[in-house]
Amino acid sequence: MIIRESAENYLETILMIQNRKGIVRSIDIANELDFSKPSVSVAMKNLRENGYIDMDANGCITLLESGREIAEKMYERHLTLSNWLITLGVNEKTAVEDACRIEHVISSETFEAIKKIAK
Amino acid sequence: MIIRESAENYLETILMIQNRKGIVRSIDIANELDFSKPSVSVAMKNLRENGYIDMDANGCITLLESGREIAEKMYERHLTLSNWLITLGVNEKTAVEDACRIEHVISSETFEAIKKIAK
DNA sequence: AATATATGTTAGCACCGACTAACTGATTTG
DNA sequence: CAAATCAGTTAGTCGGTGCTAACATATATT
Repeated sequence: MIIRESAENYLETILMIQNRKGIVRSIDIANELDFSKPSVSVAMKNLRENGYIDMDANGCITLLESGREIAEKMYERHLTLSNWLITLGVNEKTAVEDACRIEHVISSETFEAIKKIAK
Repeated sequence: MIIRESAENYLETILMIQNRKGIVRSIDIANELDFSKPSVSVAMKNLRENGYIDMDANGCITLLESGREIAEKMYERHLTLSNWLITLGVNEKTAVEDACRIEHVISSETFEAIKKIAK
């Protein structure tokens, strides 16, 4: 399974919800992303079958090593990019939305360069 | 027809080829983007039917007003972003590739903010 | 003139990633 | 306890955007 933007976003969202409320279920992800339950269910099935997440009998989701790596990478990008855009004067809501898209399409090289000037 | 990333990219490519060699045909776009002829043919049909481009009997493509606006917007973003990334030390090839993706996903507000610091 | 090459088109396909409809099973509530 | 609600799943659909196969034409080559 090749991790695409969509999967990166799901993994990042799992991490964010976990940080915020500890427990993550599919329904939380659906609410957070404003997606339907089946969309999330199918996405979780793929992530599960490919070893990125684990789901216990109650539907509680945890990140496995490979999933956590991607989630943390995206989360760091998200925070760095959105904070940086805010310091440039971009409206917070817009900054977050744009960071959410940029984070999935840039190379490591570009991210590191932005991270450096963002400090 | 809602203009999506794909259409933005085709329009921008038409402008770039026009600047470079004057005349633009579908085959030039296919070569430039490394897409198949049918993919470009269908995309041009959509752009034509929605008033973004014109095609004469010889297959020569010109941008109509609405198409030109989008093309120029994307082209400006492309130049600004790629040059800026290069000044940050990003390898030229990577900078161009990343600019190519970022340009389609950011808001005007974010672009203007980056443009300002890029100077 | 016959063939080859270049360009464009149509038709049909595949994948991604969302969606709704409809179902199951567990838990809560009146 | 019966009914409602909540969470998850499966099956099937749809739009976007690329692809190949096959064909139509026009132009160039031999």
